[in-house]
Amino acid sequence: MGSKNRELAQIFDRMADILEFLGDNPYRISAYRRVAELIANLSEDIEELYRSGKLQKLPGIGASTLLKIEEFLKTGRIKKYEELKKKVPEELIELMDVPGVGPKTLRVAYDKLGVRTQEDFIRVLKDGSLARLPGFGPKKVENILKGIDLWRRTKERIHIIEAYPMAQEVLSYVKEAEGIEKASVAGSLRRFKETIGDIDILVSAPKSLWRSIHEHFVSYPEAESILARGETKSSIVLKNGRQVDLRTVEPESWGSALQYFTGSKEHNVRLRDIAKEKGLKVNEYGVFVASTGERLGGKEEEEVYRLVGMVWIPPEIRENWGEIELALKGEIPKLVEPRDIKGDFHMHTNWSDGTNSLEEMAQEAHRLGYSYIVIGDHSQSARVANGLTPERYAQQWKLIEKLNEEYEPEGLKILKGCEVDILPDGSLDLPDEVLREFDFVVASIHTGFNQDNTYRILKAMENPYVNLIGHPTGKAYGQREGYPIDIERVIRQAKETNTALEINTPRADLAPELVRLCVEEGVTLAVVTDAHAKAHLSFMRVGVGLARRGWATAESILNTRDLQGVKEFVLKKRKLMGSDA
DNA sequence: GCCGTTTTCGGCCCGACTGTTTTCAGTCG
Repeated sequence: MGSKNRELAQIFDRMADILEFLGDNPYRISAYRRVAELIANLSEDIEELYRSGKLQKLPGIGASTLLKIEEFLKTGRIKKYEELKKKVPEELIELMDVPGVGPKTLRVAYDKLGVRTQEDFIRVLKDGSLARLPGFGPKKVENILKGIDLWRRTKERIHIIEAYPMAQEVLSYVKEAEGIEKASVAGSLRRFKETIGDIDILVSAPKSLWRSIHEHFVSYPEAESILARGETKSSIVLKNGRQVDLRTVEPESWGSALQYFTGSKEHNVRLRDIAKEKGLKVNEYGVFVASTGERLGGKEEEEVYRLVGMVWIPPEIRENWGEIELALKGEIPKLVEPRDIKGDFHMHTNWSDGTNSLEEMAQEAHRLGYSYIVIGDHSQSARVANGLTPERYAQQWKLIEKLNEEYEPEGLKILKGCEVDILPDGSLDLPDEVLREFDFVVASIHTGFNQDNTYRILKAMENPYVNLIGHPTGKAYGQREGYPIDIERVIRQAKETNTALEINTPRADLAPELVRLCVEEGVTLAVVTDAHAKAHLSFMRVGVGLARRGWATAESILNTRDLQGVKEFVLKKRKLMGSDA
C-alpha cells in the first residue's frame, strides 16, 4: 500500500547499507533493517498510521525513527540520509547486494584501491589488484565475479508461480538420495510468499549419509554452478540463475530446523522472545531449557510450538501479524486446504486468448477431480484477446452442453461463463439479456485505467448477473502496479451485493493483506487460476497458498462449496438485486 | 537505534561455509 511505504523502506535499508560500509554500530544497523522490513510489510498506508498515532506504538519504531519518518512525510526527505549519501558513492553501495560482497570488501577496495564506481570494482577484480591484497586471493575474486554475474541476472525476485514447480522438481530429485527420512521446501516458498528470492530445501537423515546427500544434490542436472558444498549446507545455481540451498539435519532436529528455516524472520524473533520469557531457548537444533541446556524436544514442528506454549501455526501466516498471540491462546483459525477446492471459476480457451481447446480444459479439470469449472472467455471489446460476441457465446454454449453430456455423469459440470469487460463508463460489454443466460459471470477491468475505477467496479457489482470481480486492484505481477481504486469501498459493496472477489493467482490480486480484510468483513472470495492453458490449472495450489496467507478459511472461499452451493450463491444475488431469474 | 514484570544502561542469535589463514575474517541466512 502506498508508494511512500515502499520509498521509506528503501531509504532505511539504504541507510543501513551505508552505515555498514562506514563500520557503524552493528546493532544500530540491524535496527534500521528491522524498520525497513517493518515498513515494507505494513498493510496500511504509513501516512495514515502516522496520523492516527499508531505508528509509534509499533515495536521497533523508536523516537529517532519516528522523527525521521515524520521528517520524510512533511518534507519528502531525510537529512540524515542525504548526509550519509554524500559519504559514499551510491553505485558502490548497490554492490552490497552481490553475493559474496559485503561492506568490508567494498571498504578495502575503496580505501586501498581507490574504487569509486562499479566499473572500478570490476576492473580491480579482473586486473588482479584486489586478489593481491592481504585476506584476498584468486578464488575469492573468482567467486565475486560469479556473484556479479548472478546478481545481474537475478536482481528481481520471481513469482511464486514460477518458483513453486521449480522447487518441486529439485525436491523430488533430492529425495532420490539414499537415507532421507524427511524432505521439504522451507523459506518463503513454504510460506507461499508472492515473490521468492531463492529456494530452500531441508532434509533429515542420519549424519553418516549427509555427505553423500550433498554430493547428490550438487550433481543436479539443472545446476549450472556450485556455490558451496558442505556437510550441512550446500548451494547451487540453476541454469535459469536461481539459487537453491540444501540443508541436512539430524532426524531428532527436523521440527526445529523446519520451523527455523521456514521463517519468517519476524515470526521467529517473536517466537524466540516468548521462549526466552519462559526460560527456554529455541534454535534450529531443538528447544532447550535456557539455564541448564537440557533438551526438551524438536523432532516435529508441532512439538516446538507446544513446548513454548502455542498451537502449531500454518507456515503461510508466520509473519508476526498477530498469529503468535492467537496461537498462545490456541485460537489459530482453520485455514482453507488444497483438498477443500472443488472447482475453478476463471479460465480461457482458444475461443478467446487461451491456447487449449474447451475439450482439453475440461479433460484436465476432470483429471484434477473438480466438480465444476467456469469457462470464462473474454467478451467482444477485448479485441486483442479475440473476445466473443453474443453469437459466438451462443455457439460455445452448444459445445458446453454437448461436453456436459459426457462429463456430468463423470462428476464434472462445465458452467457457461464469461469474463465480461467493465467498460470505461462502468457499463458492461454484454447486455443483461445475454448475461442472464450464463451460469456464472466474471467482470473485470482491462482498459481505461485512468477512469474512475472505483465507480466502475461498484456499478458492475450492482448488476444482478455479475458474480465475481476479476483481479480487483488491477495488479499484474511484474507488469503493472494496479490502477487507482478505493478497494475498501469495493470490499464493502461486495459484501452488500453478494458479489465475490477474485484471488487471481498469477497476478496475486487480491494480495494477502486484502484477502485478510475481506475475510474479516465476511466477503466471499474465489481462488482462480485465470488459466490460459491447461497446464495453468495447476496454479490452484499456489492460489490456495495465497488465500491462506490472507487467513482465509474454507467458509470464505467459494471454490469450497459444491455445485449446488455455487448455484445458490448465483441465485441469491439475482434475487437480492431484484432480477426475476 | 530499540527496549525494559529483574535493567533507563547494557544487551541485542549465532553457526556454517569459504578462502585465506595456521587460528581467523568476511559473508550469509
